[in-house]
Amino acid sequence: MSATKPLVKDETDKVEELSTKAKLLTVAEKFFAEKGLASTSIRDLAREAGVNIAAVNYYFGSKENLYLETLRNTFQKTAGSSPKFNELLEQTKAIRTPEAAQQAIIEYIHLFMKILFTSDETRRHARLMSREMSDPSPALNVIVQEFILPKHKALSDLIAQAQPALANSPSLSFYTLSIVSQCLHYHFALPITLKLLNEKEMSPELISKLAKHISYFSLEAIKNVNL
Amino acid sequence: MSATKPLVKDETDKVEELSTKAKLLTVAEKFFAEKGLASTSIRDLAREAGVNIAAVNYYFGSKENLYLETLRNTFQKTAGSSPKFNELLEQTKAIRTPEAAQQAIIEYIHLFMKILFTSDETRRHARLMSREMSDPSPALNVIVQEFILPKHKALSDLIAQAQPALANSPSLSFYTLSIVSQCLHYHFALPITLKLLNEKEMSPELISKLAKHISYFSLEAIKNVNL
DNA sequence: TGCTAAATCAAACGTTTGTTTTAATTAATT
DNA sequence: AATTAATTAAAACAAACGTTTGATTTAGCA
Repeated sequence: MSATKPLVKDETDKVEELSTKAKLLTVAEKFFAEKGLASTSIRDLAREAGVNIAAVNYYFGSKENLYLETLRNTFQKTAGSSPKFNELLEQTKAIRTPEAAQQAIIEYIHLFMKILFTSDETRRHARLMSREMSDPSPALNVIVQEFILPKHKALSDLIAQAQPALANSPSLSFYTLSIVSQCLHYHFALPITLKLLNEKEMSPELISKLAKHISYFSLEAIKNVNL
Repeated sequence: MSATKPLVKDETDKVEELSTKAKLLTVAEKFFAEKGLASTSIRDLAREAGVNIAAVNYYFGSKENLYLETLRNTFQKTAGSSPKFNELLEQTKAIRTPEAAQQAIIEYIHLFMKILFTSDETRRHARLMSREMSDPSPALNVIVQEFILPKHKALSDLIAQAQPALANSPSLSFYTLSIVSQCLHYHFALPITLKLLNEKEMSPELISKLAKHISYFSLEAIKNVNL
């Protein structure tokens, strides 16, 4: 009745040529990210996608299931994309000196911030995730296991290499979260932080400035650790 | 037709003795915090509060207006409560040495973390705010101006006293946000961070441990600043 | 007590919601 | 070309939604 039939093919910008299922997933990603699950109606989705209302239940069984499949689809899409990030994670394994690890952390933070704010797609992706954090759905477990945990582990490795005293320390995750939280906060609380900083948008210059601050702040904190 | 009539009196635990309007505000705070505006129905509110469905429109004009009044009410309630926090903010003005300022920052962080997680009321309060951040309503501006800005300013003053090089620096807000973000992240992303830390709840011990880490991490970062 | 305005109530309003049904159409298979 | 399966389309479904109505009760005041 649903699932595991065609799978969404390569997404072009020509929305008209996508399959009905792919159209729905594309539009659903946008709507769910912007307005959330409860505030998005199937009729809105169908109208925007240019498909019949019944298509949602035909292909996905229910609105809730469409939401879950949208999350799955979005996350595995982003896992495949952002090649620079995957590169960086690969390079982590080859790092030998604390200085190189520090440099990698700086790049990690800058890349993370750019991903969070630069492209529409990654911004939607992050927005879907922050909604999951507020109102967890059954998909959250999968997301944590497959998506967040690996990256948390990667950054933790970098930190442990930059500050060997933290390797095998139970406090290591605290340090990782301290860095990640600073980046994510500007995404979660974007309207407020912009007001506090007297800025009106997340310009590339502001992103760089923030990334540099977070890097400096965090690397200084790591120099003398508290175990 | 609405507003500015009785005002919510002292909230006792005896819900039966509250006025209809106060009952609605009390229940609305709980529901809006837990499920959000869109997923909360007027019928649920009325049933839980033990009042008639028409009471919402009678006293507040609309569901949206009830939401706005709930936010207003909740925030000004919390402004009056948490006396320790207000005390701390008062003491800030009397601080003279960087060492005393550092100590005050440690207390600020610990108090902030306790407020975020300890009592049900402040937890709801924080939850309402994080929902506002994701989906801003007309109330967000008021909240920022009246609640967030003063506290942001207070912590900024503390930081500037702990590290005089940051006084009058345009980077000061970055440092303030770095501290606040670490605290708030554990609230925004609670389910995920608990998983990452292999904890199953925010126990008082864990709160203390996290507060100490954030304090140490941040004070180390402030020692050598990047202007 | 009698009167008036505020407060509460049950009931129904017209929409919108997610979902289902049934028929028409397209694509695939023999 | 004929038949079957997959897809799309229009329409209707019951349930839930926010809101309104009009009658009834309660409370304050003359």
